[in-house]
Amino acid sequence: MIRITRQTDYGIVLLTHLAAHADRPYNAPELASEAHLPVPMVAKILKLLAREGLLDSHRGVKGGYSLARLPEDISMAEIITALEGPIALTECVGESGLCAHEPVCPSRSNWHVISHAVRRALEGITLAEMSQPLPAQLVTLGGRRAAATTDANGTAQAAPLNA
Amino acid sequence: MIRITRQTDYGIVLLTHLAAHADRPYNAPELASEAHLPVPMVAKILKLLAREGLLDSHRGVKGGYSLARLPEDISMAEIITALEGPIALTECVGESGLCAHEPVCPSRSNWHVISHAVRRALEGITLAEMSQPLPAQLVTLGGRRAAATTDANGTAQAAPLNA
DNA sequence: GTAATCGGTACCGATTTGGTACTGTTTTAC
DNA sequence: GTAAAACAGTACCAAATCGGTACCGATTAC
Repeated sequence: MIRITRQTDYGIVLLTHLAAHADRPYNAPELASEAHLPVPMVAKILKLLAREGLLDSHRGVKGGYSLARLPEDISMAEIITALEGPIALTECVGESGLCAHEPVCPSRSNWHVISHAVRRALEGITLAEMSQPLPAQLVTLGGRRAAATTDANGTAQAAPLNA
Repeated sequence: MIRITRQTDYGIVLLTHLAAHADRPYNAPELASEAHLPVPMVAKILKLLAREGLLDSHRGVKGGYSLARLPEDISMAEIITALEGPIALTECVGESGLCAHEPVCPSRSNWHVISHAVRRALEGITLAEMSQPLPAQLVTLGGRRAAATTDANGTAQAAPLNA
């Protein structure tokens, strides 16, 4: 599946929300409520993003988080790297000498090509693009679900999305 | 890390090996030995690849495996899809209605853009390219494949989106 | 008919992931 | 200057996933 972790998934949703409402500041509970995600998880992720420099944090009573840069200047690659570490599809792509098969593995070097291609693809998508409604023609699989429920208010639904 | 599983990693190594020695057939123990991978794991992966149609299998005493198609006609995307299922970075990209947040999630639809970008990048790399020693200049950070070699293959480029 | 090889499935331990809790530290408000 | 609100750090746990193994049946060469 080429998975990213749910943490990263959440993180991108949160950043997208922040980008779409850049005018106001957010603290963790507010963001969790509006994104319909569990509060502790949101807090955890926001801390990480702040430490990685993608968010500015402000302590104290009226504290909260805000984007450290313009959404146009934050790429998916950056976000994923911040939340999951360097973008590499396999373990042997990182440093050298870690893989016991290295002297033998015929395709080791070529993994760089793949990882690099993926990284490039992710660098080409900015947070600003993610927070826009939709490029329209790219949503190939039918635009189902236009009018959703009316309970778009707060009260942290959260609903763990296993199912 | 945007991880693929080790199983997929092994699978690609095995396919690469087969592509580089397409003249002769291989059975599981032979391949395991030459690739320096555990035999049971190799057997398991080869079974999977055969069922998915990437390998032809031959039972019986002199049985074994061989590539079902030419290495030039097998893309990384196909291999990864065979071993891990559809290429999608998150759970909500697949079918509809799976994600409880779907009516609310602001970036759900845009996930398609990301997954699609990654898929395109992987479709642009063939098994034949992986089994070549190394195009040398591709290892660096330059955009992949300036001209040279078997250019103009029909498939996609990396980073197809804007940017 | 026998041996070699693939095919399928079930199983287990270890790791990772998702999620929670608790204890600071900083800043605003009164 | 004290209290409350919010971020910061870390430790912890349960569940899912992953890597790996074992077993038995089906098929084919000789």
